[in-house]
Amino acid sequence: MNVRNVGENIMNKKITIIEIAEMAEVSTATVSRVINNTGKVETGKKEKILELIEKYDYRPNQIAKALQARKSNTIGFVVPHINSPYYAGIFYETEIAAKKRGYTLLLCNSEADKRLESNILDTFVSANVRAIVFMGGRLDDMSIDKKYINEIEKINKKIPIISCVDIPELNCAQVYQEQKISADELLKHLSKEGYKDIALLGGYANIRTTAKRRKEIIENADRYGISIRKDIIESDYSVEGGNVAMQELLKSPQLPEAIICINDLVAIGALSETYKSNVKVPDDIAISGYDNLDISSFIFPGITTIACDYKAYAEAIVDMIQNIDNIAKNTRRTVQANLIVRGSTKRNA
Amino acid sequence: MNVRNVGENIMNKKITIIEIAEMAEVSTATVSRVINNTGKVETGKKEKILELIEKYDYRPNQIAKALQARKSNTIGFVVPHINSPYYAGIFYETEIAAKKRGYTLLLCNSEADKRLESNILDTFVSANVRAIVFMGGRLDDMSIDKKYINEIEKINKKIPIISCVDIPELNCAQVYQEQKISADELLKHLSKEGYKDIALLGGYANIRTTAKRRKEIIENADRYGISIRKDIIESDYSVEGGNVAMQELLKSPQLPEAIICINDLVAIGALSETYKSNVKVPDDIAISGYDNLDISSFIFPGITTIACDYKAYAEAIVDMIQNIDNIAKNTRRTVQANLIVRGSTKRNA
DNA sequence: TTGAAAGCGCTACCAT
DNA sequence: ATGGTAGCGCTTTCAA
Repeated sequence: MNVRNVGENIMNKKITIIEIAEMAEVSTATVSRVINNTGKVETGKKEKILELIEKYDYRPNQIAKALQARKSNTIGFVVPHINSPYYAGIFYETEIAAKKRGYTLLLCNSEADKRLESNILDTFVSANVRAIVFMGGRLDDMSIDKKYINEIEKINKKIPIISCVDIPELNCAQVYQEQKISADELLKHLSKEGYKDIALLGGYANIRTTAKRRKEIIENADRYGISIRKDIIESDYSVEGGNVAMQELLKSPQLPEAIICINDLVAIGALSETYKSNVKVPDDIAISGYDNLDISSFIFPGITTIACDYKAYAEAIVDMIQNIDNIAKNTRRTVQANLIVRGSTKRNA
Repeated sequence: MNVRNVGENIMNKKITIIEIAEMAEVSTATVSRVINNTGKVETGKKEKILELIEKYDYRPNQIAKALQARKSNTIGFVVPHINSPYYAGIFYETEIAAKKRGYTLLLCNSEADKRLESNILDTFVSANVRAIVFMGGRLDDMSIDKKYINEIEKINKKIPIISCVDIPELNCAQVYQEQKISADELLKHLSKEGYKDIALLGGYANIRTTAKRRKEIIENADRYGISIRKDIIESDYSVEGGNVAMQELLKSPQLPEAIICINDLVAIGALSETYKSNVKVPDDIAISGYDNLDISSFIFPGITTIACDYKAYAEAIVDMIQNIDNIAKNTRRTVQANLIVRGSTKRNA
């Protein structure tokens, strides 16, 4: 039994501009003019139209509008997993910033799956989105080949793509975080606190973002009298990854004085292991992360982290979309990251 | 300088069904038939059309399709904050389940703001979404009035709304978690472990979901010889909320034997405070939460929790949308929650 | 200041 | 099996 279709009257049906026009005894053109504030309309008619719109709760059909305008106000957003707090943080701020400028966001999880990712891009092309924002996934993999680059660039010819990974060989708009200055800040801080023997923990070398973070740390450690251990215990980017990697590290004959984890989740996972093993943070070992998740400041001890400026990141993305038609195709924009020191690396906290 | 528009050729332009038809020397109707597999088409023509589609990377314009079909494959999803892991978890699974059935999801953060929330609903109505899934926000507030109910029900006449909060007086489809059985499980477990003096921590009484959780605990405690403290220290639903509430609780002349936190984030916040104060979990005090966030099983000790079955929840939502035209308007569906015991409440862990 | 009508890309109906 | 065409709801000329 179709309950929904029983007893519908005009109030329940979606009303169109035609009906408003008929009731106001004007043309649809006139109604369109008052809706969009384009062109003059006699006050009396205008009022009547506005009244009708109010009375019947009329909303212009954005689909029809998008069809005729040949462009929509929808932005496609791809992340591997929205339940990963870093991506959720970026998306959250982006949605808020975009909403202010009249955009609505489609969100898809690529699940780091190649085929899925392609399907999503197809979907976004079909949906005629205004732009596609692309985080993680294949993009973040060092091993992407010319074929993949071509696939992306081909789409980019039809629909602007914003990559949130720094890929020099990819010709599309890119927004990503600066790593050099913040790495310096972290090294300087750790050095000042007396941590000189440091290990890196978590992440995979073939992930661009990871490689970049590691590179900046390794290349600049010398200047602060810090030595970075050659062996990096790798792991995925989750708390569990941090657990596993830290269990491994704790087997070392000689613990490092500090560990720089690839992100806050891994840092939290590592921290948890120290509790199990009765290792004291930061006295026995200091721990730092990246991203500055909410939780990082509220657990004990707080996690020192290279913070992502989520708001600035989101603004940069939306701004780029806003101006996409007036900028060079390969425009790059970086967002500043900055160090936040907390108990996990402060001996006299 | 508009770089994007320089040197475009036919490969870069979005191609339409008309062009495919012309090149294949058939009518658009025929092309449409092969695209949608509706009606017979001569094999030769079919192949030629398919070739052309491949060659020019043609994708049907979903906007035009949606306009003519008078319905889209888009679902609107409203949450207060997608960077809250519980909502992110539900959304994540819903997007995956929905994608399998050809839906794409629009996601908006209501930021628990009344005006914003209304705007979002307007946006979704304008966007002609197939259904609107609604979590938290005003919906979850006890104090919603008849006016609000009317607003929602009015929209529900045009577009199916799925409420993820149990609201008896609201006439729309609803999907929410069962609380009774899982409360029983938790009480039974705590009782068996010897925790009889228990306090509730976090949340606000005027939030429906919170009130329901508390009610099921309070009403069933007796049966397990458990006494629930009358005073509930309230807080928001974050780790920080857990910090603040726990600091307050730790001032009590006599600590309870266990605390049931309103969610895992609050539980984690509470746990962190115990580290600061050198209170042992679970020996001095046991801690449990709700939701079963990923992190809850990987910190130390693991957090005992009443787990949300995210996948089942998502399936229920998408299933409801799929069948929305064939079910009664006020259809309710519940998702089973179940207890997961971890170190935070297990004395001999 | 206003309206008639073309057209956005697609599907579905009606002919053939 | 195939094509012509109306029409989805809207905006935007072009005339008046």
